[in-house]
Amino acid sequence: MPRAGLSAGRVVELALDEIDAGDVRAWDALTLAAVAARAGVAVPSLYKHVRGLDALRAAVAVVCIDQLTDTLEQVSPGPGAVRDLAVATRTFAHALPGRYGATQAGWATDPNAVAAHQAAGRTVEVLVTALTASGVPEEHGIDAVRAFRAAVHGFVLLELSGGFGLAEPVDASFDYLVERLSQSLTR
Amino acid sequence: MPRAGLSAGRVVELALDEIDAGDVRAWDALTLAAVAARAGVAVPSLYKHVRGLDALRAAVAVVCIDQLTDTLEQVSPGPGAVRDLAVATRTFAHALPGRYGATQAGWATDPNAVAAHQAAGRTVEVLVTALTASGVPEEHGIDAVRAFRAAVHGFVLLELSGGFGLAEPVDASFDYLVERLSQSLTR
DNA sequence: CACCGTAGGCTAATTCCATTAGCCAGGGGT
DNA sequence: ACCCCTGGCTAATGGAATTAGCCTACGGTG
Repeated sequence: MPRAGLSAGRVVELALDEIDAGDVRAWDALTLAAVAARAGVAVPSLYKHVRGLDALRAAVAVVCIDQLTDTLEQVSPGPGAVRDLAVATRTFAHALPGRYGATQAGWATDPNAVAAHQAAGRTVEVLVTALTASGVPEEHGIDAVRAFRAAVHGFVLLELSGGFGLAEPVDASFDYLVERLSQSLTR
Repeated sequence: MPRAGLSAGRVVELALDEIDAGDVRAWDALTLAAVAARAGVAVPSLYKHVRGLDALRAAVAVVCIDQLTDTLEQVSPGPGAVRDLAVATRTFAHALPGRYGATQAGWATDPNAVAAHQAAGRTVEVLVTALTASGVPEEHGIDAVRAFRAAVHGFVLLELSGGFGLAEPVDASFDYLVERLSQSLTR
């Protein structure tokens, strides 16, 4: 039997391919069986590289969170930064819905996902920096980040999971939200 | 073997008990095995009352969505309605996190969940009515509902799933968000 | 170049869940 | 008193995760 040449990193890559091939729900639907199939390997073989499904999830989440953070970090500070950050987030979610799902989902309460928590912490730092550099009062930094994440994440989630049943244009609604959010936060 | 005296409705009730016993994730973790255990019955017996797990989920979701809608319907219109609606939603989510999860989760894209969609439609109607009766310009009714749901749902979700890692008081952040949301929508 | 030990595959077995098929009896209606 | 349907059951199938234990490819060493 020729070796497949796997490695911990390669398994994570394959898992990323897998969730990239699906929609937001791909994250929850991620399965070792699917990853093993992509690797051309039997399922138990994966355990030589990864502790199990939860650990793989955590590793994948870290990659996705970092990628989103990097994207947000590119946004230049200034008056329009709130809008730009929101648009960047939504664009990321549209382009890579599976990865977006990974950035926000239930890993948060998983005890063994310390690295994911840290990665998410960096996201918050980047947002705090970007927002305070763009007119959000210092003393409301955390409140503003929470409001920003809640609003944008809530919108994107509802949008991607089909929660907006109506035919009304979604882009306009997003503009509406972001416009008000931007003005509210920068007062 | 004495009969257990089940019925479609009773099974749904037991499923509700089950998700009430857990946190937000209880909705996703809902299992026929758990419901059967509560009923004191073998798993396949449930199929005499329910088509399967998806159908049970849909039925449970309808109950939860209706309950939330009823709660929102109680809020009296007026200047503080946006805040009251937001607080009512969050209170519901805190009191019954499992049910709250049911009101928002992935049933939205499930094809056989027509009833759940309709129930969600009523929620939107109630919100549109409440918001427009409380100072939100008619022409932005849908936009405002979407913004409201996105912000509140996003906040509650992040809160319940542990997304707010920091020790900063969450209640204050919610006030911050709702205050701004209220002013933005009614301006 | 042969050898050898380990890392990286594999199969087998266990457990848990959903679902389907088909059996059997409780008990209400005639 | 009888019948039959409804609502239980057991058995079997199939997908997933995980663990145990085997076996070999292959890189480093004598």
